[in-house]
Amino acid sequence: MTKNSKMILDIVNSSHDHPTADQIFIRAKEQNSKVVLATVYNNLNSLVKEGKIRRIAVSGKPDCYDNTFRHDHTVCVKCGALSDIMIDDITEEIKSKLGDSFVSYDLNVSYICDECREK
Amino acid sequence: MTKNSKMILDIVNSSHDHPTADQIFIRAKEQNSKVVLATVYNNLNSLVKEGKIRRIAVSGKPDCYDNTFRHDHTVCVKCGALSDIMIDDITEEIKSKLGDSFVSYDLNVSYICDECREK
DNA sequence: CTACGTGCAAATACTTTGCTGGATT
DNA sequence: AATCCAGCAAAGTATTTGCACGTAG
Repeated sequence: MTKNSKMILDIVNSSHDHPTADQIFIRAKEQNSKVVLATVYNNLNSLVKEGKIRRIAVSGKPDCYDNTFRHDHTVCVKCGALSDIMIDDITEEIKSKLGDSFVSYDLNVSYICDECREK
Repeated sequence: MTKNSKMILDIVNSSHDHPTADQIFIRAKEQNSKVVLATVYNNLNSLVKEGKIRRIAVSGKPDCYDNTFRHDHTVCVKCGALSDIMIDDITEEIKSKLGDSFVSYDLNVSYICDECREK
């Protein structure tokens, strides 16, 4: 585990706002003026592959990164804001359909956030 | 509803392989030699906005499009293959947490498909 | 005759890759 | 000395946008 890799893992784990690669890059530069965006991408890819962080795909936005604590996400259909939500774990139900080949699941809920709803 | 828009909707609804914009473009050209990729993208965006089709975001792959029949998806973590799966509808549970602002949800299950598992 | 969809080309956004040099073991 | 990571620049892929024209209401 290299210095950059550890730094990026820490940034993801200590950020609660689902940062994109670019935002992680900016935060990394505050700590290490030399890191470059490609390195951030490379490390994020490794960390995802190792299962140390989670990648969230939202169409129309760059990928976001998150810790691996079990939880789900909401996406506002108007402004794209991403938040956490906790829905009961459905791993067992999925496993009963898929068997051992199951790896994980992602649940993204579309909704209209409070700010957008006011309008 | 224009001719292109109708054609693209038909392609999505009659395809059961979750085509990307590019694949839809190729199929569209088989029917209408003049359509252009940007028009396909524009129409897909409109159709998604109108709720007539569904967009599936999978990180590392281009967005895929699907009909709006309620079902969920599996993604092979090795080869990226996308398939359908039917998990019990959890709309009610989500609504009980989110209330009326709920719009829809997407459930993507990561697993290892049979072909990749052999290796 | 007005509005809107389309073709086209170019621009933008996001992400990956190849190469080289340096750090770490 | 060998390996692997990082910096850098460039390429690659996906998607959007601006403009001008044509068609349909």
